[in-house]
Amino acid sequence: MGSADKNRRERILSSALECFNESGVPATSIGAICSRSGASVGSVYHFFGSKDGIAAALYAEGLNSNLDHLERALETVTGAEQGIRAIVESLVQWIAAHRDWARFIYVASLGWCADDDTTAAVNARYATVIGTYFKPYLEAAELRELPRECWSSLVVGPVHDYARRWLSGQVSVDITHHADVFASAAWNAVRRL
Amino acid sequence: MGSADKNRRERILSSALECFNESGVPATSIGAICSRSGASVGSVYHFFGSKDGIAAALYAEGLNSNLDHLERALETVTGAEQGIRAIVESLVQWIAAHRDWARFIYVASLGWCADDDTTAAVNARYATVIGTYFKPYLEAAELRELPRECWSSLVVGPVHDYARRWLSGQVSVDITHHADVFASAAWNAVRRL
DNA sequence: TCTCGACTAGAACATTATTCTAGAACGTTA
DNA sequence: TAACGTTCTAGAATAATGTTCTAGTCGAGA
Repeated sequence: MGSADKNRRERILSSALECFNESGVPATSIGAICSRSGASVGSVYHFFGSKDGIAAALYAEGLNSNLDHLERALETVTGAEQGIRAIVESLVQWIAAHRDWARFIYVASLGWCADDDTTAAVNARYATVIGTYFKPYLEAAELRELPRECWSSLVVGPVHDYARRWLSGQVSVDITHHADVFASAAWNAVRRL
Repeated sequence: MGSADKNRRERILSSALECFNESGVPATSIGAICSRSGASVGSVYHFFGSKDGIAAALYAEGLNSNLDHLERALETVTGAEQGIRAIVESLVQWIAAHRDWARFIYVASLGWCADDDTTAAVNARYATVIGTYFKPYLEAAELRELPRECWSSLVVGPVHDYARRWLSGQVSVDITHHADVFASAAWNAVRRL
């Protein structure tokens, strides 16, 4: 068969993403993914091994895309405040630029994508990227003394929360309209007074 | 059969909660819930109609329990700052006092419990309870002018985020240790400067 | 005792995730 | 070119499991 198919694997992933967002993961059947993507059951299982495998791939690739975006954003700034603002704003931008992907990650995937090695790896990468950037500012005491583990919740928690509500339709105002509100609040929450 | 059974319905709910938290919703079969609860397939379907029905019931009852707790907490305080702190602290308390329930709501249920009427009703109740309490303080301009829809994300977003990480094992420090950090941050985020 | 509704049980059924077997496409090497 | 192995595709066969159905049991009230 093959032919103009860019890549069967990518086709399956994007079709699955559409299905998952339309009906939720449990309600989309392998058959639905096959007919939308034009792939056969065999191909799907060849690439992903299971339905959860498709969801896990979407999840992991999404987080990595998100983190790539953050990494690039941090390269363009310096200073504690600029760093915090870059974290929040790049997150908002990524969410708005990849709504379907974000909707899947924030709304549809939880409870599905078990915290496997891939997830752990991404989390570790987040910690490294952010830790490296902020180390000097922490040492220079430009940031408030807070329990380590609260930090990320204070900075990105509100964005995560708003994104979840926005992407699931509970709130209608585009998240990008509030980028500055969230960035300012984040800086305000962690800066030394 | 019946006998010392307190209530078959409650048994099914609590067994399902255990199963869902151990293996995730998709991976727990009706059969597993039956054997753990001692109920038959017929009983399960008599009470809940479907597997999603069980999850939806757990979700809705959890949110309502949470909201009851909040409502009681708000009755004991006055003032804008005390109100904000009560929201955050009662949420933290509820999460810590009902870890399994909270774990299900935060980690396992999303993407499963479609936003049905019940969820909408609970959200409306939240809005009413909080709106009623804060109306006078908003009018008295004790609170910062912020977009309406950002409000709740700024106040409880960090707690939600931390709860999700804590309940899924990504972070080990008990959320109650940080109740004050989150309460102070919330007040700091919305108070007039 | 009779009746009716709430509840229970488990077999039968339908759907759907997954496995299996066979073969096509395609690069690699002789 | 021809042989060969790997990757990929296809769809039927299988297995697992969510859901429905029928036949009851139990308990309260007339």
